[in-house]
Amino acid sequence: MLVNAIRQKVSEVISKAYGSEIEFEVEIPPRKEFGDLSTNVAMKLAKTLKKNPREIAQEIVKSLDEDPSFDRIEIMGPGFINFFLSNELLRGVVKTVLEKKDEYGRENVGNGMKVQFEYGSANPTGPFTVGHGRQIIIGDVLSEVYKELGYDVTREMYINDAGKQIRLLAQSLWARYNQLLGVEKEIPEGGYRGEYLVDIARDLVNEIGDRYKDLWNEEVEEFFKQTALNRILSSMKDTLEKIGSSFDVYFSEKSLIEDGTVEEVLKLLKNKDVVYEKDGAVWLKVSAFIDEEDKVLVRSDGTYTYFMTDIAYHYKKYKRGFRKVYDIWGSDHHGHIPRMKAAMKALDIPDDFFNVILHQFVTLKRGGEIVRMSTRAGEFVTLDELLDEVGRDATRYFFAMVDPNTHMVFDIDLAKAKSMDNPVYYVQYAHARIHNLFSNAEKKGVKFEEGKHLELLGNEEERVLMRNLGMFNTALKEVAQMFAPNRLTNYLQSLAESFHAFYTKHVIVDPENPELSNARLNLALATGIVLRKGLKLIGVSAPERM
RNA sequence: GCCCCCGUAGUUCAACGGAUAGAACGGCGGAUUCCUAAUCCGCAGAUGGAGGUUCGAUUCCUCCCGGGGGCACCA
Repeated sequence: MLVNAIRQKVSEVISKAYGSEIEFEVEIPPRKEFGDLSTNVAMKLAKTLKKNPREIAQEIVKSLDEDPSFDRIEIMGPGFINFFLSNELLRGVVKTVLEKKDEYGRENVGNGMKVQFEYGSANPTGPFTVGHGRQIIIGDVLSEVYKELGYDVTREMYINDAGKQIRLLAQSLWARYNQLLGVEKEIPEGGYRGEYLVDIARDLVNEIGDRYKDLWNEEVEEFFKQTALNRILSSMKDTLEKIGSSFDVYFSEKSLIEDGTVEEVLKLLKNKDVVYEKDGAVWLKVSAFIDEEDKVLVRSDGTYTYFMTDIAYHYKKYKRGFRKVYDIWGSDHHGHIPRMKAAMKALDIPDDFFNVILHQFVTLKRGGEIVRMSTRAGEFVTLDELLDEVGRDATRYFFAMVDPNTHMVFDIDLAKAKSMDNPVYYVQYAHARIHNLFSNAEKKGVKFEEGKHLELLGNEEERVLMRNLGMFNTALKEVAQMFAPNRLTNYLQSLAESFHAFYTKHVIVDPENPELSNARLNLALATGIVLRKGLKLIGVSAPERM
């Protein structure tokens, strides 16, 4: 709210003085001598106006000097305008937080726009990996933040339950089943070698005995497909529960084939004359739209490629009324983006509808060794195992705090051994301390009245804390704009830091000073509200005791 | 070979083109008769290399080096 206020005041001045609008930053300066907030607007204007930035700054400051929101405004360096906020303005932040409570930080920038985040989408051919975990957390945080910002958000997971890999899965399971019954069967080329299929096979032996021993036909294939899918999907849902994620929609790829969407879209593309047949397959003229090679939609054996069903899926999303969709993909799917865009163009779907947020891989380290992850090779650490070892809160926070575009290294030994030093505890501890202050106040007979005596707040630590409380909404907007959940953890970290500083330096509950105590408890309460809200957006608990 | 991403303290990460590049862990040294020391304070320690654009570059451009990923009738 502080940034909004300053931005507005400055914008008014420059539009009046220069009749121009310009993008500029309002941010926390690197040193406290530079004030509570500062802007680079004069330097930005200097370029377009071809004037000395310090001169421009002078003029802007002149117009704002009388404003009671500021104790003073200074110009520093090449033309930074540094604002020293009045206590009055800062106390207003506390008041607002206390009034709005859980709704503090909300702002309607989305105007109810219907958007979708699709993430966590996985082949149901094995358990979620640690990499999926990263994607799920990124998607969760972005979804929650977009909701706060007034978007109508749907969280959706696409289940790739069609296609060749499901058949391979069935064959792999069948091989494991037979191996347990003493029949030597090889896992097919490119099949799934993970231990989890042995577990499923073992259950199967108990349930159906040797009914399908050394027997393979269409019916058996269907049985093994269904069994494998059901079992794996249900354990994936267990993992989602464990990590604390739930989706609004689980969308089946197979359903697109069964309900005729794929055929409909194929016909549509044919009518638009952007497909052709070659070598017995049906191709999309990708090259007509972008500088890429044409791609197969229908294989010569009549089955659909992933590309085909994905086009149908996104066509359906469009028909479902989403104005924008954001697909969160691992960077290995990067090559899929241009041709999907081409397909959207071919279907006359607006350019800004289909958006992809890429995230880089997670490299695992265990015992100082890099662990390669591959579902097919069966060489991986599952998300489930990670959650058991590290815990939900730390896992979520850890993934949220790294920029999606960073190739992150997850050292399992380190995460386990040092779980007490995980940054999530730093934030949670601040929350627990706040809760404790109130039971302490009660114990010492210090009465608390909400919103009273705020005028007593104003020392350095209190001012920094109040200023930071006022930055919450700015942080949320950064998360949304940059698709960067780590902007939120960065914010919470600095908020917790300013609270710990305040707590360490000042006695908050002091029976000798009931009015000052009351004021400080109000500040603590407001801090607790924002911490709890921020942690909730990440899906991390805000403990009252640690 | 072509395309995308990344190289920041010993390690794991920050820094929407801004001011003296911030943390945490690890190392060294301090703080508790007082609300939770899962905290606080101090010391040492970094932008892979070479050019360029800019008032200003970790950030943008070019080249080089190193790592990851992609170039299927796989998903």
